[in-house]
Amino acid sequence: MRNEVDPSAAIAPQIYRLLRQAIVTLEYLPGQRLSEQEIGARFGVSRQPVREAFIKLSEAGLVRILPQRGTFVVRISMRDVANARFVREAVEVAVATTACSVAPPEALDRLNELIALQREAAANDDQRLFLRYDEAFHRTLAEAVECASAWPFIEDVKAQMDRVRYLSLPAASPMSRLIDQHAEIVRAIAQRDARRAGDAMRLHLREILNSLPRLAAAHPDLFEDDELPAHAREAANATSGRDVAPA
Amino acid sequence: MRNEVDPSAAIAPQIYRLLRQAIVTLEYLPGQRLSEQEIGARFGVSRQPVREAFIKLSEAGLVRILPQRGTFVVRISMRDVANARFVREAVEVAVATTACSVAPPEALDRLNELIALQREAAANDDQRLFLRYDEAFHRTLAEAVECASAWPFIEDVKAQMDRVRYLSLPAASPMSRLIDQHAEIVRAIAQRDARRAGDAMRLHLREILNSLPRLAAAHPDLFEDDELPAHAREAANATSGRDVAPA
DNA sequence: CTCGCTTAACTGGTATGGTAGTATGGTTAT
DNA sequence: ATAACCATACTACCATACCAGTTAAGCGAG
Repeated sequence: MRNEVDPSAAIAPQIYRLLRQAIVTLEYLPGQRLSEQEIGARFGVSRQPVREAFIKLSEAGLVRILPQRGTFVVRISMRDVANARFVREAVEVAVATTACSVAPPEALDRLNELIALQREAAANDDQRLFLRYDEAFHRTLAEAVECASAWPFIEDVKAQMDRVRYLSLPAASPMSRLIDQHAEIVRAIAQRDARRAGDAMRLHLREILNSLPRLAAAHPDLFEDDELPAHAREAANATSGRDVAPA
Repeated sequence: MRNEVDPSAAIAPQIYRLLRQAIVTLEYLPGQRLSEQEIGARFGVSRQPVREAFIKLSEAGLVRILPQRGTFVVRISMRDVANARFVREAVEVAVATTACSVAPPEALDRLNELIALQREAAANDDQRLFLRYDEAFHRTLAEAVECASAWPFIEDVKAQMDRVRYLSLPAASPMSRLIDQHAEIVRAIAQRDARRAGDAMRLHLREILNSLPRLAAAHPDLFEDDELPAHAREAANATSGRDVAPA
């Protein structure tokens, strides 16, 4: 997070991006206190833009602002992650099924391009790059159904999940598996099979539920002491039989 | 919007609420300029909390901040309204179907209570009160599936649609029809019929598509000069045959 | 040594001042 | 008369100052 800010552009959004990245990549750990003063000094800006960044972070659920006490990185909450996942699944499944009706062929080409780039990143074992292409894939799909203005909402929701993904990087769901799921989604859309496209997206976005409880148990210091809500247990059960590794 | 602010609580969120309400109810018209100075003076607060309110309004898509130029209420965009509606339908249909599995009986009681209150408001022809209970109905349903933390996202998305609803108040979809739809949703959930609950919610949330193009044509000064995205035309077509008034 | 109170050093929230950039209206040159 | 220009009066954004409330440490009494 040593990037300098560009004083010719608006500062507050830059600070927000940098802090969000630092929190999501666990450079800032849960429980850590963030000081407006200190962050401002580090980047050579005043407290005001830092404060505005804090407000956005709190709306994304990454920090908790306690007036007159301090601003703290929140611990990862299985409940919040599951709820974010629920919203994201709802929206992106709708995007995938709608894409079957309205996505132009060029969009499918772009998606296949991104899948090829993902395979390349996987071949080089570059997980960071893979995550970038993964995000681009989902954003491109949203744009394909003319829902570009809906993507910012997904992006806000995603923050909760991204922190878990970075935490699971060393032993994440293998990239090849996720890429195959992407390919299946695009295939279903190309064949205009709405049900299959939705199911494929649903399965894809439920991957995180496989690792979440295990990660929470392995890192009790990083997690809030809460449980999965009922809808997440439902969702996990619905897919648990389908995606076990072959013996 | 003559309410005074409570200086003992945080001011910025109060200003946001007041301005949002004023914009949604068309007290502030599209194109109108909002001045930090003037708003601050009116409520007896400084420019800073007003500025923070402006930022939130711009994230909700209700105003557009042009640096060094001014902040303006945006015209209603059919594209933005339709995209907001798309996201909301996706999330709330998922909420309704999930409710069939996990909603506790008490939640259904509360929903039926709210429906009764809506009927009462309709009997008194109190549209404002009806809209409040309508919002409470949807929020309560979200809480019933332990998605309370997902509601703020729906709320943000809803802002775009709310302005259209207030615009259509004089000749809106009759309240009784909307209430019947609410009742059907609760009945389907009570019978644990997920498909029917989802369909009922979908139909309910597509009501706005019936009036949107007509309103845009009737109020060209309030609307951006754009068109419905493809997914909205799809959605409108899918329901147009089902809900025509009986002959 | 322990408990309770005072006080000083923080915090976030608000107010105010300064700066750079944009629209506008009046003025001047053509 | 018209078009180009410049001064002025805005704007949003950032920096700085101030305030109220919380925390924690230090001191004194028991």
